[in-house]
Amino acid sequence: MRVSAKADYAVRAAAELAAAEEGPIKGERLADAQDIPLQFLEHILLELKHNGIVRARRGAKGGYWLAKPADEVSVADIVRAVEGPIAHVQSTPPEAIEYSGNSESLQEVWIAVRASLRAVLEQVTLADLVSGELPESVKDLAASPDAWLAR
Amino acid sequence: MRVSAKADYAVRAAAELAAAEEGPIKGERLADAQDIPLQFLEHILLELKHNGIVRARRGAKGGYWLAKPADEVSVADIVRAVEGPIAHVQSTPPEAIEYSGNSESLQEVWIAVRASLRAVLEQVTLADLVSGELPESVKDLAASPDAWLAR
DNA sequence: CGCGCTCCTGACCAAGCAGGTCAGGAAAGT
DNA sequence: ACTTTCCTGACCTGCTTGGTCAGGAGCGCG
Repeated sequence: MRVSAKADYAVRAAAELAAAEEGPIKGERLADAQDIPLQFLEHILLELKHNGIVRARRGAKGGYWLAKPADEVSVADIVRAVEGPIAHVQSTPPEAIEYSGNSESLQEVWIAVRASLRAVLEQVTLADLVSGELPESVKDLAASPDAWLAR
Repeated sequence: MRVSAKADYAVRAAAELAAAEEGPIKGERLADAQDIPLQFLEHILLELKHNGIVRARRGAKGGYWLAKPADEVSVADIVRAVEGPIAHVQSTPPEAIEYSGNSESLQEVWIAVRASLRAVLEQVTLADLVSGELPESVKDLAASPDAWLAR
């Protein structure tokens, strides 16, 4: 139940792309702006490209840009691109697990976990992220003082 | 963003303990009931014991039992016991991360993610699990047909 | 054309975790 | 004393994390 460095980096780089509206941005500039190891970042950008999140051109004046408008790319899209499916249990999707006896309802719990994750990650777009204007439901979640406490 | 086999096993074993109200239950019976490799399960039970979720006694008539009433043990407690803190980013808690520039709001997003996970995992107790009566908010999440679709 | 720029790709690497198994020791009961 | 059951540490195979390194391939410009 943790967020990998890769996913974190990917979202931050994508946010940087969403913010810069002009032309292709080169990897080095993204790496500098968000303080991400360059060569690692290029691998991540490649994955984003293979998943249709980003496009790229080589050569002088080359670089990366978003394949779609910033308000049509969700954080969930990016996380899935680099980490794979969200909230799988033992590498199988929760809707495909079968429990017996006393833990029959556990499947419903994992489904709810996935749904609640989606409710945040699918809602937030790159446009929201760079504007700082998150959707109401997400703001509400983060607004509670409890949410900021460790456990 | 996935659930490990360990966490899944741990919750299922704990559910089994919650269901059996009489005396200590031996590891082998838990393993059989939930189809979990015995020796692996014993390691997990040990971790649960060290985290005060479970108690144990050895010898004939020995076994494991819950350290607290089933309605005072949440799924979150168990997941934390075996997987560590929930929703950490790069192994640091979301409230401690500092982002700059275009991804300043990302911290708020990760906080919201953690909050939404907690809203499910802290709500559901072992008693809920074995009775099949999940809290309303959790049932609602799992009730949507969308929640059962892969993405 | 050729040259430099930038992406693209695969190989490698150290450390750690996942998902276990194996072997033996230590307490509890009878 | 002996069986039962938990307790513990060592070990194992394979994969993931978080990177680095070296070289190739396409693009634009002079």
